[in-house]
Amino acid sequence: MGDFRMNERQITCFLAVRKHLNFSAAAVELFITQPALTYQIRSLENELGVKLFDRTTTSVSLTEACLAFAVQANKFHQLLLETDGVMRDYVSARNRIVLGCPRMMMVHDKIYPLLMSRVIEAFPQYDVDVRTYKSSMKFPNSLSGGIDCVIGAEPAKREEGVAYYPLFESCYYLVVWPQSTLLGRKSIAPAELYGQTLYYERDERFFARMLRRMLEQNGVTVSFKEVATYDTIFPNFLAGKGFFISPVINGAFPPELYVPIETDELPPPTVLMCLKDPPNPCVPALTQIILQTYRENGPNVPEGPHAGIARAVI
Amino acid sequence: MGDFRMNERQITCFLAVRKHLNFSAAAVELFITQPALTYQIRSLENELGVKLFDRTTTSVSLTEACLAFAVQANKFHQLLLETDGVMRDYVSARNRIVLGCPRMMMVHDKIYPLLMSRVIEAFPQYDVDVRTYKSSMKFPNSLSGGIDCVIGAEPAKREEGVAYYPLFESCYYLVVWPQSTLLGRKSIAPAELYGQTLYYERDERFFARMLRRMLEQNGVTVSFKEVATYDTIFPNFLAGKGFFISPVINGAFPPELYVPIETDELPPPTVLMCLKDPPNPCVPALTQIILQTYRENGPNVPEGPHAGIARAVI
DNA sequence: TAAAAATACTCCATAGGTATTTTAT
DNA sequence: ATAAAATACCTATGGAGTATTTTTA
Repeated sequence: MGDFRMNERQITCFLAVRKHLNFSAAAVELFITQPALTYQIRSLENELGVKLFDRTTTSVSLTEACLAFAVQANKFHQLLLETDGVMRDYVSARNRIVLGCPRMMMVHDKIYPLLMSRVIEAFPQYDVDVRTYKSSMKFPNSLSGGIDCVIGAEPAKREEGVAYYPLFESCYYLVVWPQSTLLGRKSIAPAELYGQTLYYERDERFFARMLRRMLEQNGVTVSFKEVATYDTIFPNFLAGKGFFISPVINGAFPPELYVPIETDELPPPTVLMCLKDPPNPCVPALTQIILQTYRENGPNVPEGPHAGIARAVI
Repeated sequence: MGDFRMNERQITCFLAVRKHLNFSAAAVELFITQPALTYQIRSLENELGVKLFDRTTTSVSLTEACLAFAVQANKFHQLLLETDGVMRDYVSARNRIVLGCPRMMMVHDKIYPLLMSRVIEAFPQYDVDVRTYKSSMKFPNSLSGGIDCVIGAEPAKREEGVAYYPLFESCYYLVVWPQSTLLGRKSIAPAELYGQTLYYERDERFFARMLRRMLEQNGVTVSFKEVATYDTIFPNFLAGKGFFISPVINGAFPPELYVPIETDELPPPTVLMCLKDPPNPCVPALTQIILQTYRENGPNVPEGPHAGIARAVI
């Protein structure tokens, strides 16, 4: 039997479909695929026991029940926002700073340990925790749940009440192998990738999908392969059997191996996001430290003796 | 990063812990284990970014944040109830009857096809759908989500607004193999099970756990083994390597193989549950059909030509 | 020392992905 | 023919389980 009812995921999906009256368009907004969205709406309909949308394969329209449910869905949404607000007061009461960052940054970006050591040094009386996320998880509101600052790709739509500070531009980088003839090139045209294999780490699935769509639009067929970590296919890489892709020059490979792909559009830039009216009084100072550190170093600093790694929140 | 926030499962767990101030006791009420409950509370705390309970290994106390969150949790709970009420009107608008029953009944109880054919016959203009559930899923409010009638074990606490009609008493039955010396016995003492292997189907995990606890209290050590379906271990069964257990004499085995275990307490009786004020006008008639069918046959009727099987709701 | 929460791990069900099919315009 | 939803199937992760360890009163 249906387990629990009306979760945030279902509500978000419902509101998106209601807005677009089009599953595919709503799925794009939500950064999920159309079958996944269909699944969520179907499960919501089953749990409620009513049909919410009358849909043929070419059109979507609201049912009567949909109108009634929309009222409840909005109340639900409001309640979540209200709860965020209420709980925020208690979050700030703790001596704790929570940062959010892409998992890849923590693993590969050389600025990470430097950043951590500076933050820890600046707030000796605070616990500094880090929550990492996959690039594909655009869906949740990252600034809810007591996170003070988030580093990540700029969302398509900026939210009210959130401050955005640019950190660096991203790019579709191809990582070439040391003996490759592409080594030393200033840039690479999409057509040159025809028939190649492009590897990407699981956490960067979303980034890979953006590139894939881009290449498809240019009519370039490539084979994308997901790996758990880069190490997994190092042998293939060194044997010239494929390339890596990356949105940033990070510490996973020597910088000279990263070659930009000539694309019409760039991936969204990486920004620092925090609430304009944060409950935690540390946030302004924290923001300055992060901006300063990026200004001085860019995303990729030389390896140094920065041992201070903050605990990760499970 | 934490995915979605504040789902019904977490709220239910939170309210139970708040009530008992004791994880183990709350877990018993929720029909889950203590580690599972710890997991839910922890995940809720992480998503909110605050500690909700100050706990040592021997005591649990509320934090300030807990008090604030309880208000929100109750609002959430209210909203779910309200939504059930609102959506119920639209459920009844459809020409559809939805029954809930334990999965085991659908698979093994011989009354099932008879019941279905009678319901389908009585409401030719309606779609009749069935939702099955595992016996372990006591947790959700079964009558939410547009289910008109539910057949299942009577809950420890009756709910306001729900009508309960007894169908039959349950019992801890031991199913013995045809050559067993226990065959033909009127009943079996718990002590006689010492050292034996008892098999149960996955869907009846909850029932098995009740029996297990009961036997442990009597100081009888037995080995419980879960199987996907009875068929899986038919060879072992026939070879005398173990017994089955069942809360009801059903069609999985010849009736003469079922022998009651002498226990202090019986498992909860099976009842028919429906809303006292149901939105679906069919419910009173439906109730009568089900009660009548059980009155005439008990849970286990001889096999007959009842081919009418309702579609199961996925 | 006993009772209760936390941890380690295993495993299944859910939810999301890709590829494909169906259907209405 | 085309565009969009549904379906099939695969995989990964969350959440529940058992067994065990830690902690504190």
